[in-house]
Amino acid sequence: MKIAEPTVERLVQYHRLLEQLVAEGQKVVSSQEMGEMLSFKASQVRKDLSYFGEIGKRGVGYHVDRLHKHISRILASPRKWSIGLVGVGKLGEALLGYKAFQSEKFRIEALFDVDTDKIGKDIQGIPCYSSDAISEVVREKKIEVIIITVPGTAAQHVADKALQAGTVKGILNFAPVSLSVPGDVLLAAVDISVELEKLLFFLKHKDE
Amino acid sequence: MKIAEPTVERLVQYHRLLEQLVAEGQKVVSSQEMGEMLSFKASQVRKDLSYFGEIGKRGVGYHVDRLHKHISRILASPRKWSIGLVGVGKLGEALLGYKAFQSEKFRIEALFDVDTDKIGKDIQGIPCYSSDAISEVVREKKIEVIIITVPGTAAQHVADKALQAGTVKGILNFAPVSLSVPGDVLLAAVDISVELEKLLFFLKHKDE
DNA sequence: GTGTGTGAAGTGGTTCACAGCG
DNA sequence: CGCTGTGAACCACTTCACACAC
Repeated sequence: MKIAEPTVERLVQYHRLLEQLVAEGQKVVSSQEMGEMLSFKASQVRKDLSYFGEIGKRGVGYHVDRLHKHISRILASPRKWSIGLVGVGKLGEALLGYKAFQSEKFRIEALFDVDTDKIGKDIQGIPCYSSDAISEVVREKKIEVIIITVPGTAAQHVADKALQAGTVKGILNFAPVSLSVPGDVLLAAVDISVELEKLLFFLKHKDE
Repeated sequence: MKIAEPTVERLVQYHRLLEQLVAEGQKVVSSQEMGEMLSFKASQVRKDLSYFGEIGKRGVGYHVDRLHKHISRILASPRKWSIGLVGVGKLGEALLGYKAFQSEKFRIEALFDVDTDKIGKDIQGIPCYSSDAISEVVREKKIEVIIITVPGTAAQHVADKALQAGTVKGILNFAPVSLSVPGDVLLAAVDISVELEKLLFFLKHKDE
């Protein structure tokens, strides 16, 4: 079944919200309530949830615990993904320590950096290799996803080397450039400066 | 004139690309070329650029330098925005040091943290205040935008306190929660964990 | 001939409105 | 009755296709 990107984005948010509600002990929730908490229209919530079968109770709402489990199953991974992170600067380290980044769905198997002080060491329990060895290590460890947190100038090069290994299926790019990758590689970009620029642009436009 | 969000996003990317081309000394560029480099359709590029008047030359393409200046003007700020950053953890510090974050368009005027080791000090040249003083400092310094890089559990509280000052018009949220803010406050969210979850979800779906 | 600018057509996602079930 | 589930209407953005300027 085909499922649109914005829908997946919202599913992840429903899931996060439900985690909270479970913790708070709330038993039942309506599309109305969920919508208000996440700033979505109630009809949007219902449509999203209906894609995966009738899960709510008419006249009542959604059973929090049940819905939470349901969405967990939709988002579940068939297995643990193997991830490599390239660029152990401030941002890279921030990600490593990030709580929302501890997940059963993947494991960060290798770090890469150009800094000789870091190469050969373990950082937060994960071995750091030279960026020159990306292809080899990625291939050896069968890494399927790489996270790029290097400066923009190095990002394309890093991506190319990682893809050479032939095992990489997805890239999460934090560098402020748009990468070129083959069509069969999934690419997600988190572009912090673009986000800020957009915000400032619309602020300006509201002012006027 | 109304201009859509996806268009602004692309404009920022054209701008970045053109900076490169200017540096490389390229004189002329076609919608075709730009599209290839950024993975957009050429027609998309042309439509985006045409919103702001005829800027290209038919049969030739776009004059790189001229187009770069043109988009600079579109994205320009009327004045320097005053920004506060709440949460000087790894991510906050990463942002402070981030090169793509040095801009003429804004200045980070204040930092906030709960860590007493940081409060009262200057960090990367910017004074750090107690998170308890957000309302007061934001009001005093007339801060218009706040960047939130605190843990999810604290984010809504921080946002509420900043908004109390009455000067905040926009929020850039990095915490993995969806904030509730009044309708007249612009909200941009950079949700790293959602982005990764989405990537993994679509990886799974391609596998099957 | 070549590449832009743009109305018109197409696509995909959101919202409505109401039937249907608990 | 109340709230879900969902086809249909709507809306926004993208892509096409071609006239037009260089």
